[in-house]
Amino acid sequence: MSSYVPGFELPLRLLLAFRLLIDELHAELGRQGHPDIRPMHGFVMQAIGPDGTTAVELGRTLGVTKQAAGKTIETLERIGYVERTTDPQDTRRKIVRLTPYGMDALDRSARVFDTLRARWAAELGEERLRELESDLRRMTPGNPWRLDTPGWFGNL
Amino acid sequence: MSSYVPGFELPLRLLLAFRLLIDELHAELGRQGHPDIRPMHGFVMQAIGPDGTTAVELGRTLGVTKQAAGKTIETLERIGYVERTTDPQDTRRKIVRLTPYGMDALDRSARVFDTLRARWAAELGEERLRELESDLRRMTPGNPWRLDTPGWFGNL
DNA sequence: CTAAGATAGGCAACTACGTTGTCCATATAG
DNA sequence: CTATATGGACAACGTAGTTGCCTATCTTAG
Repeated sequence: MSSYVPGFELPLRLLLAFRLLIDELHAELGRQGHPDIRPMHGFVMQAIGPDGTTAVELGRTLGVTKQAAGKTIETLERIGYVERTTDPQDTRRKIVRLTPYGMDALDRSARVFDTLRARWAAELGEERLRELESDLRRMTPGNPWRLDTPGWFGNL
Repeated sequence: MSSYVPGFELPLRLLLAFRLLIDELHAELGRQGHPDIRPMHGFVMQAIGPDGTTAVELGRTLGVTKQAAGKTIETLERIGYVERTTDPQDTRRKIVRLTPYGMDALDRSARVFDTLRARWAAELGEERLRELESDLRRMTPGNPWRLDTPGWFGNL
């Protein structure tokens, strides 16, 4: 007879593991010249992508209102991670693009995440980690960028 | 040679899986007579426990300031999940206790989480799920209630 | 026994990140 | 050329945090 595992532990551990990875990422990014970046900003910059986007489009991608997306863009612009230019083809649109500083943050994030994953693989073994990832993928189908929440992480 | 798995997928899937479980929990709680409860409230009520606590103590347990804990308690009191009484031994202290309605929410949450875990076990197999839980436990040691963030879920 | 310090709680002002609602400017279609 | 759709911005608000400060009460030292 296998022992009972309470169901509430799973969501708690999932959140704890997420927070752990994100906290380690941002501690490392802080050391690498990006002290002001916030966890959300990384997700937003990923969603902006190399070709740029607009507030409305970004909102749709992330599942928030265009106003919320606009405010986040404003913040990112203020701290130097993105810049806005008016689309010459449609002067209503303002195209948001990553600055070189923003690209740097994104590149470094990807490298740090790879390092953290390698640390997990060293602790659990590559095979077990792949099973873990595969199981999570199975339970959470679809595009990982569309967090679809709304309130990407917070406002629970 | 095994194929490359990008490190950024792991945190994303962890968050997605967490959100999925929490969203399903609250959809079900809504159906069971608790439409106004918010995800955070469940965590806070768990932290309050059957014997009650105080704002300062609750703040320490959850890793937030006493003011933040106080505000949350205020909200929970307003919607009928907790009640406050002054400690006769120390009239500075106000003891926060779950109401029967609050206990009901907590009981139902536990049952729903068990059901959701059973659904995962049916999909992945009990053994794989136990491995997943064990791996997460290994990577996130310590008391799961101490989220230690600060900003329990949000404010990333 | 009183003065000094520690602790509990509350208030105010602020930040971050979301929401609705409203409005204007510009594109596009009939 | 007018009607409609779209992109962006502004205001007001809600929720969940923060810091700083203040008062009341309990505890401890002289």
